[in-house]
Amino acid sequence: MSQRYLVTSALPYINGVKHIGNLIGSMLPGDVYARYLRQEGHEVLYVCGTDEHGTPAELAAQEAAMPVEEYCAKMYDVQTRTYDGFGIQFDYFGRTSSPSNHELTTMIFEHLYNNGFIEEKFINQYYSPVDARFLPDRYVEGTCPHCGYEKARGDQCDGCGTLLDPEDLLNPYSVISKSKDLVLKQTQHFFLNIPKLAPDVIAWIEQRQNWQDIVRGIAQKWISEGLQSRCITRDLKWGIKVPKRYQASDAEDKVFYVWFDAPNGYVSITMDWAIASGDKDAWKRWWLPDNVDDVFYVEFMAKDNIPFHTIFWPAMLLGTKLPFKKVDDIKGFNWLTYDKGKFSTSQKRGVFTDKALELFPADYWRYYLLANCPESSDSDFTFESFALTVNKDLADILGNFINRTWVLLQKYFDMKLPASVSPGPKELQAKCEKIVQEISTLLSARKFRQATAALRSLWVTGNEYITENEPWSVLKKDTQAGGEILSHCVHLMRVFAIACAPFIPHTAKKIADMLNLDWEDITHTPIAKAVSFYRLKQGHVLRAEAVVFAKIDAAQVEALTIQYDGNHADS
RNA sequence: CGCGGGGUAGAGCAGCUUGGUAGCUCGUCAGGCUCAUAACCUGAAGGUCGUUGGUUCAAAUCCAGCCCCCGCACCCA
Repeated sequence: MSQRYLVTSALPYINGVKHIGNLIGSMLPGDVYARYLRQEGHEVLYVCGTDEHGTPAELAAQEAAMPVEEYCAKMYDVQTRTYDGFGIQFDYFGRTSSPSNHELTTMIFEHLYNNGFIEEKFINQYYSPVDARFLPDRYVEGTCPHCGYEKARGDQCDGCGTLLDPEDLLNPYSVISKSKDLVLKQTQHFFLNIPKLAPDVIAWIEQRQNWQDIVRGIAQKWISEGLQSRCITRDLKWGIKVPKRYQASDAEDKVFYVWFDAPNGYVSITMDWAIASGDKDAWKRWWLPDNVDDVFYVEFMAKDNIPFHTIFWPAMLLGTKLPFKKVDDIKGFNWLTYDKGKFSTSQKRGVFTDKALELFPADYWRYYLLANCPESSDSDFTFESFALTVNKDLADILGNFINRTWVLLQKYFDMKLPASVSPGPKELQAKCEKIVQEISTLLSARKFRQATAALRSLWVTGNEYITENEPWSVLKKDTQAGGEILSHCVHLMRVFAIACAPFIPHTAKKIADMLNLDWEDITHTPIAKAVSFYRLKQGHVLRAEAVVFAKIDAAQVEALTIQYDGNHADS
């Protein structure tokens, strides 16, 4: 009856390199969770991918002076490489622009249409002959009728904050061509009839009593404010085309609004994974399982995405009347702020994922972000706290313990394990058992911040042990006794490698290499069962090269803080 | 009465669901050790848990009111 786990992270949008807040808000915790589950021996599928459609993608491509397809392909490569660099181990990292997503989204639309959940409405919209297209709200600017601000957008005036319709604007012009030659034309749009689906959605949410407060709260808020029909089409070229047979006229070029196709990506990316793995129907085991309880589905996302995953997407899936697997638990994250402010692409404020990897090893980021992840409230990134965490925890506690052990082994035992010692000292073993159990429990509950703190306390145990037992002085009198102490330290390192693996896999791998242990074995040992002191035999050859964490010094902190502050335009 | 999040030692946080000696990290002070990347280990000082009132034998934890802080233009999660 072993349950299998489906894990997804919110799909990162395509228009640029994501920042580290994005990473900790979805992909990194998803990865840690998926790695943990695999290590426990569960069957896991972890999928993610780029969300590629919509106006911002078109605008970004335009700015880069590239065709939008080409732009997306390029950014997809960049993002894929970056996540790979952080060790995010997706089973498949796909794209919402894939053929399978086109097919799936069209199919979902047709089911919704046939089941009576799609409405057609005719609305007035500006058409620009110069651009040869309809202009969505944000493509129109003009003078605000209320305050006279000249660059008011079609949906809202930045001058006075009033919500507007594009038709309200005086002297409207196209954002694309700046053309003032605009005509108001009637155009057809499709809407998802959410009020009609609401009873099912509400009933479904009622069954999810175990959701976090933030998740339930946001969902309840949308429900209590009243669910409205939502437009699912846009007049854009880039996107999944609405089948012609549903359109009022052949002349129109409509695509689905990005929010309508993006979440389907979770399913279509699984389809692409299935194709790549050679069994094209394998996706059904996850999304249309014989018994819905065979799959436990967890989504990771930042809080802004919660309405889409609690209301809109479930409404769509329910509306198809097909037995799609729906989410069991949602792990929502707050924001990571950057030095008390916001990350900003335009102001170049904050650390972005590509730069982050150039600056420091992936595990520095993974560890820091997990130890400080914005689980219960927003949390703040500064290079100062980053350096403090890395220096203290990774270098001084974990790195130092390893170094202390290794130096003595080298000096006295030529990198061969001095003794087979089993079992380990009772107290040490008991202490480790307790911590390792705690880490496991916390990870399974998806409490990353506390799990990371527990991991750290495991490392402290090592330094406690070595300090109390003083192998350096014992060795001067009794090589055998000193060798046994060091052997226990080596065994402890194996426990560390196993426990670290989901959090900081690169480091865990290095420790495994030092111990001359099989990585596969490490990553298939459940954390809670890591405390086994029997594995290594006397004479086992250890490798000399030690894991070294370079510290970040104060001058570097200062330089980085200034460089990424955004107030310095030359950064 | 716009929405959401938060107010717990100098700083950053946990604990609150399922009330019952207030816990962790950094910093500070003292000690130990000198194997180690001036690192490690131990101990101490430091909090009337924003505020007022209620429920209770008992409230950081439950309930009500109030106060303060943060985010909500583009970008962006």
